[in-house]
Amino acid sequence: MLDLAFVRENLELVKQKMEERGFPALLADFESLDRERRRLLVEAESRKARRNKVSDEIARLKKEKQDASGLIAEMKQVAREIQELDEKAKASDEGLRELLANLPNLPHASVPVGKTSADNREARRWGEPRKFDFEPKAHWDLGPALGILDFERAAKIAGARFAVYRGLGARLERALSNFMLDVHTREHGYTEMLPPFMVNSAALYGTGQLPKFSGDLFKLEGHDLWLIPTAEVPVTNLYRDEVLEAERLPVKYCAWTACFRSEAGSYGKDTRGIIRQHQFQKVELVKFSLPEKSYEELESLTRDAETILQRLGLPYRVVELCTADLGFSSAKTYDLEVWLPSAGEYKEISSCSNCEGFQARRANLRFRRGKSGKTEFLHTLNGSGLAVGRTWLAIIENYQQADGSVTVPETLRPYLDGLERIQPA
RNA sequence: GGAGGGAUGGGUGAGUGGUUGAAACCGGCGGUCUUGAAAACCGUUUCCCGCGAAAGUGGGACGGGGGUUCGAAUCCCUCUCCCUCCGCCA
Repeated sequence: MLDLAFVRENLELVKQKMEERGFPALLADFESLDRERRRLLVEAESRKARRNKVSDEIARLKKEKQDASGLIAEMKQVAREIQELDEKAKASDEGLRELLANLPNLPHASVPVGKTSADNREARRWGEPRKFDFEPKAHWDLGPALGILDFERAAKIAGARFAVYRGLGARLERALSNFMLDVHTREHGYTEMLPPFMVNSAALYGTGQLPKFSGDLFKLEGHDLWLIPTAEVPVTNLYRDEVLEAERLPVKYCAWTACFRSEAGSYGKDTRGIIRQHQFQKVELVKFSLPEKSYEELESLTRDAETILQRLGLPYRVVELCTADLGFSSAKTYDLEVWLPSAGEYKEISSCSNCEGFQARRANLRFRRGKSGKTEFLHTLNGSGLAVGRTWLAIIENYQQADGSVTVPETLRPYLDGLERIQPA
């Protein structure tokens, strides 16, 4: 959420930035709503001031055993007026809050202005896509042939967009998860967290999934509980309504969780394989930062995620998302895209964002400088480090051999009892 | 799932209709004393939203929401969370 006072004072700038993001009409009613809300507040509050004064007077009269019935009758009328004005003020306040809650974050000045993902800016590349002397297969062919991936039985027990990992397939998923967690906790200074995989709606509001994107989520019937679409939601909300000491910042957490996404509206997209699933596992990185340090932290978080791809020897590129491609809560995002031989292109495997104070205002995440300083909103960052399922398929495809077997990257062997190759069972 | 108890400021915890935004204690901050520190003593110490150029000023907040009343931390309803006991359970 943007700061109300900031929007009021910089309305034209905010309108322009929204236009750059592709949402030109969002602020049409802002001025009238804001003015109406303040007008009603002033009217209601002046009557409340009178009520407070007269109530004291009534108390005094009663104590002195004098008649107060005239004043009480007058106050009955005032109470009715207050109720009416309060209802109107509440309505316009809710209207304003709804408008603000549906407003995406402002892009950082360094974000390229663009209209589609084609306007994203490539920042750097790492590694060379391998030259195959045979026709590389897709993971949805390799996996079932190796007996490590089963789509048919997954469809039987759950439906489309689910997979069952079997034997070394399951083992590889676990090895990757452990490898990622080990690197981030041992080498990058993140503290491992294991949060709930379900959260309430307040948490989803805090990170910006609600109210706008409920359709992307799975909700539990009869409960105010939703399956998390990413560990960003539970972890970022850990300190909701708390005030942290500035010396504690940056706080760096990583968390392995399952993630659940409805993928409504993605029919016909990535239908084959495990690229787009209703459930996938991810190691997420979350940081709470001082505002003036958050862009440094974004760079280091992105490099922390890149480390995993480098250690696994997977070629990738880093893309700076343009204004039109930015997520709702993000002010700046780097996507990491891994090379997929079957697609012949780079495919998103991580998304690293600085949300600045956007989530902090929604979730009331604050910090204090020194002992007597005022509280300020901190900055939140998050990024995948990495999406485990997509890393799994990137390894299967990039390390495949002509005979359909898969070489295990050196780094991963200690996590698989020294296994060098995955072959048909 | 059943029965009961609870939620007050940074913390503990008083307060059961009218100067209670809130006692007291602890903590924090400032000061006195001291070579320094501790102790002791004195003072100070919540947040949000308006109006105002400012000084200042008004409103709101005692888990959330609603109600009763001229007036609610205090009475009623409802929701959430926590605790104890019983049942069930990995």
